[in-house]
Amino acid sequence: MSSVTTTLHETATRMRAEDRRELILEAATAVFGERGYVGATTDAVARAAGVSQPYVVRMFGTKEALFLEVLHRAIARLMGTFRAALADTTPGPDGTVDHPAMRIGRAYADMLSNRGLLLSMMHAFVLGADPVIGKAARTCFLDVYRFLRVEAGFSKEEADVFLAHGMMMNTMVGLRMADEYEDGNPCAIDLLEAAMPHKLDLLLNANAESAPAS
Amino acid sequence: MSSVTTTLHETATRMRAEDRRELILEAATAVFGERGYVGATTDAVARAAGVSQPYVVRMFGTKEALFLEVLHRAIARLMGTFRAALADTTPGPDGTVDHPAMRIGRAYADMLSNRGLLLSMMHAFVLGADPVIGKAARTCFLDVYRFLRVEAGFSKEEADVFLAHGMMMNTMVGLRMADEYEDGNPCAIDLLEAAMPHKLDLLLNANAESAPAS
DNA sequence: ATAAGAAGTTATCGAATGATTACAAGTGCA
DNA sequence: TGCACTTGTAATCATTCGATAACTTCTTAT
Repeated sequence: MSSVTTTLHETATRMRAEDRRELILEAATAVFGERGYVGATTDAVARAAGVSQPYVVRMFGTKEALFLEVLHRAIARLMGTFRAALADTTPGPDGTVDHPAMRIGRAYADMLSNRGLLLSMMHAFVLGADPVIGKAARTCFLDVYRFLRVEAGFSKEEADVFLAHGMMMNTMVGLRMADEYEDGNPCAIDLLEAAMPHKLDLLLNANAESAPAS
Repeated sequence: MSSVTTTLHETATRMRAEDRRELILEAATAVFGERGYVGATTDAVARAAGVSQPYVVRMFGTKEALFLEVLHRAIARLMGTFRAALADTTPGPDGTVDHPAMRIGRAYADMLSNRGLLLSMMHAFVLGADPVIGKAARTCFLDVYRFLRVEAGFSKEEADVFLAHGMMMNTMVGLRMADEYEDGNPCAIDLLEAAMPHKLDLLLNANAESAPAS
């Protein structure tokens, strides 16, 4: 409470650009997931990452390029998790190994707590009309489908059912339906029990994540 | 090509406010569906409806109020279609009446060509973090779930499967995946055949719809 | 006819936002 | 040391967009 205006040193602690890049992408994933591509501002991303707005823009060129990188990283992490689950053939407590579809499904459910990652994807999936983002989103979705069919050996129907329930769970996350669950809305409780069997804890934990400031 | 600047009478033909309201809501549904809540501008809605931008704002108060009305009308039409399908017990050519789930599923697929309607809903479904829109979106989704469970008599699992595939089809529409299909992308063809059995024609027809100008 | 109200527009404003420029401060190497 | 490079910021600009105000034109009831 000094009478002199202490000139705060508001410069972020110096860091290697590569590391700073990761920080910003992490922050951008959360902000894009919460507000969507158009609704998210480069300033909100910058503040969430603890740097200045022009730095974000200069590092990625444009907001669009930043979003595309967020999207591609999200898909890469998703598929990385899937591949790990597919390769993980350690037997369970009963000595048997789960079916690949089961392992990948559980891996997906484990990602539900990463709200930004899933919702950045979802926001891209409804922007098909955008010439750049739409094209990228289609490619990403098809990459996932190809993985399921070719690498994981899913049948057409298995892939359809898997993706459909994935979209359903993403929608529950995007709607913040867990809020209604926690408010005791009986219909919401019923819905979430139906949509996310045995995965409710993960969805509820997602609510505990910090939301970026406006 | 006259040398004099012919002062065009750019005033929209006069209409009862109630009718104009319908026109604007119809246009807004298409624009919000294509660009999302934040990305859509009141000016784009106005031009799509053939009126001036201030008229749109004054008629609905705010852009947010306009979007909420678009959302509620979309849900109302959806449920109206469902109720009609549920009540329609006219036997098919083989003399039998389809199961309610089958009738409602077909009714939903028939709505796929109304891209704006479905995508306005989808955009709302990923805005759960918005205090106003998020709350409204959750309520709308729960209304549909309640309809399926209570009125249509779906079990928990039936409702889950129905909604999951609905979200999947909506995602295909939002991604404009039919574009890839028409480009002959074999993976996209495979995916769409899996996701929309016997409904591909409807999705492809949706592509023929006119897109609102920028 | 004409006043009153309904339907719609033009003009404009303030705030928000992505981007650019110029500058400052830290880091490492000869 | 000093010089080049990297990391970062402050200041600012041009657009865009939702909203408001003031005005015009059409319709209709008396």
